[in-house]
Amino acid sequence: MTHDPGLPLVPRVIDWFAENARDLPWRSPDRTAWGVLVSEVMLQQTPVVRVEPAWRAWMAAWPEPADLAAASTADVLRAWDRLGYPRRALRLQECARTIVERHGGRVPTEEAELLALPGVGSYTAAAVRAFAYGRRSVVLDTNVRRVLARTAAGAALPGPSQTVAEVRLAESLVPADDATAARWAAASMELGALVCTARSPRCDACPVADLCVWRTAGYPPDVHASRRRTQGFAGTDRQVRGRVMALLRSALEPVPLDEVEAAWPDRAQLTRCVDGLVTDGLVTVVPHPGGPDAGPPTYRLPH
DNA sequence: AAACCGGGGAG
DNA sequence: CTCCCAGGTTT
Repeated sequence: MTHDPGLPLVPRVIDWFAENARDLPWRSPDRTAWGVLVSEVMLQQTPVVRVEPAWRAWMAAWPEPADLAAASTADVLRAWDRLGYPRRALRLQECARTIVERHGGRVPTEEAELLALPGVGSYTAAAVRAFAYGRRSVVLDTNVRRVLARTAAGAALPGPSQTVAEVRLAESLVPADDATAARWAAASMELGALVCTARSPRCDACPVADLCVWRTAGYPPDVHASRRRTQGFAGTDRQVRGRVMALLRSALEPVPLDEVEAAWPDRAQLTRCVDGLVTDGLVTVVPHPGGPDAGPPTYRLPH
């Protein structure tokens, strides 16, 4: 390691980041605030490797908020492809429309303005301020939570939900000036993504291994392990919704009811899920041309 | 605080 | 097979 053992945690991680940052398109010098916002929404629960190609295609199609605001929702949902949680795509388009109507087509800079946008929560608002505008903010995502849990709190993993104490700890570490704070935000996230990983951390490559409380304590096990439960996916409504959306994304014409029903064996569950998709605005029902009594409807993505 | 919301790849 | 991923919204 080339780090200075005398340096505290924050500058060491920042120095490490200068040498080890991934070359991601939303970090390019010619990135826009809109591009950063799009990346942050896509990265909500979707890994970087799957976001990158979708982000490139998305930004080529809709380089500014006004472009996305004017797009067909069906095109938007197809471009979202299989990133998962397609309500995020809807919110991102609503977000673009809000930016056009309320902010003249420019991504706002104030935290309260960002938080008021659809699909933007505390993490995304802080991330946009830091990465798009270089402003000081407390960026606390799953990576930073894990880095702080280990290095400072001595825990194997952070708890299931974010606590006030964690936010305070994170706040206490953020450098005072804008540029360094923004660098720390990116650096701490990157350390969590590349070195201080959840499954098998690469402590041999960690610039702060010698001052990590978790490591010094001999890697005590995760105290939340017994309470942690996996979400499960097979057979859930989420899987059924995904099936239906995949079917409609690939369809060039509205899909007849019987073909939608063929996508899942449990009729009651399928009906519930399709109704939910309609309620969410992800699916549109096209009544039978002769009226509801003349025959079954067809289904398509919203225009 | 807990539930809900996708999908894929690593281990 | 389980776990995890640059979370947000709703109840």
